[in-house]
Amino acid sequence: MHLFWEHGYEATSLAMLREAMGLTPPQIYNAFTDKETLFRKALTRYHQTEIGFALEALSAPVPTGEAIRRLLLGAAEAYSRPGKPGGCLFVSGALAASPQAQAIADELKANRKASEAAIAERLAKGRAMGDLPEGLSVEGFAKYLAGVMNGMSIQARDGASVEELRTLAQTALAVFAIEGQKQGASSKE
Amino acid sequence: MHLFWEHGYEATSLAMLREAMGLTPPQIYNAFTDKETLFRKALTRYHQTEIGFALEALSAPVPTGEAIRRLLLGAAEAYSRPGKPGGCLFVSGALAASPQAQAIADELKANRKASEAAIAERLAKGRAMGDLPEGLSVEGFAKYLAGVMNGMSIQARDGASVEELRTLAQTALAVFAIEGQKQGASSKE
DNA sequence: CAGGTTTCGTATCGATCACTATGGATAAAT
DNA sequence: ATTTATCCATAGTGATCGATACGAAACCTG
Repeated sequence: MHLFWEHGYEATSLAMLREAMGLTPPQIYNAFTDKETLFRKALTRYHQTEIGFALEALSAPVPTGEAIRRLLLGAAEAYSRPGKPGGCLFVSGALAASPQAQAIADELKANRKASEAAIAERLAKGRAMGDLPEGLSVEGFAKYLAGVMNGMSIQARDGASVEELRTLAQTALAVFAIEGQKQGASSKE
Repeated sequence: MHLFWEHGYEATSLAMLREAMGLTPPQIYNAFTDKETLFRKALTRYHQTEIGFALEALSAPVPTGEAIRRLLLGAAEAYSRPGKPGGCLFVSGALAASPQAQAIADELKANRKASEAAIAERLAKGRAMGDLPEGLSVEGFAKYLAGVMNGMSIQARDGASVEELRTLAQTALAVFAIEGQKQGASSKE
């Protein structure tokens, strides 16, 4: 998982995986069928071990503002854990791919879309409960938040510290606080 | 350039480049020395033809708020041009790479850092001129803006339309407008 | 202890990678 | 017109990719 996370799907060779896992090639293929299946297993493990913060943040019984605060600050921490590759596997795994690896790229894209959809769902709940500022559209703000998280992932990959990511997250969150202060003001120019 | 932009450095094979350019392998190597040099030429061309908006936005004789507005809205348009790969080559070219392509990945990372530094420079000018809200730090806000642009690049790659990217950009810009409204309020929680 | 079976690591598979040597065709020069 | 020289596409280089065939060792059964 760390290798895929660090180098991406295609750039991670079986030789690297073999050495990291201490297995011989037939053992790998017996256990994981092929490279693509192995990557999907790593993706599942990534879900379970690295990004629980997102589901927790979005499902916690807290106001919407607190939920997205936990989401972004959780991302700041998760994307810069010591000893782990920076950023998010969904982004680093296969942002660009050869035609042969299109299926993997599409799968990661679907994961990113699902993350955005999960945010949108939480925002819609907030809208229904009345604690989403009027000036923010559910879809638009979800895309903004997902975009900020993706951006944080790249900043993390470029070496941003957890403090820098937290500052970035808090700057991004200011939009929420601000739109709440304004009454019905236009969010567009 | 389009191939590198779409598939990234490593996933773009010489066979693809050969077919796209209509050249034979020796012609390619006569003209560009090797794949790495060819990529650098494409990178230079990308600078010249695709992201002029950024330099224009940052060097225009306009208030800081207008400069970053042009920057983000220019990115929204540049990252979703019809007939072009979505997003930014700096991000898509080699976010993750094999050890052999580390030099290319580092070069693109340097480009991203340079973009952030250029934003920071413009913000510092704004601070000096007094039209950067007090609540925003030059470094922190530059990292936020660069992060948002990187995030927009990924959203564009995932198929976001120019309108969606513009909305995202305007949401991000709200931070600037808001921090300007507040007097000396803390930007952190 | 012998036989049959299963497991497992080495050595290698064809395909493709970035890259280049060579032979043939064309142009230039005498 | 004939020789010389220059270009340039085809064909192939070693290396590495993901994936596997085969021989040896181990193990359970009789």
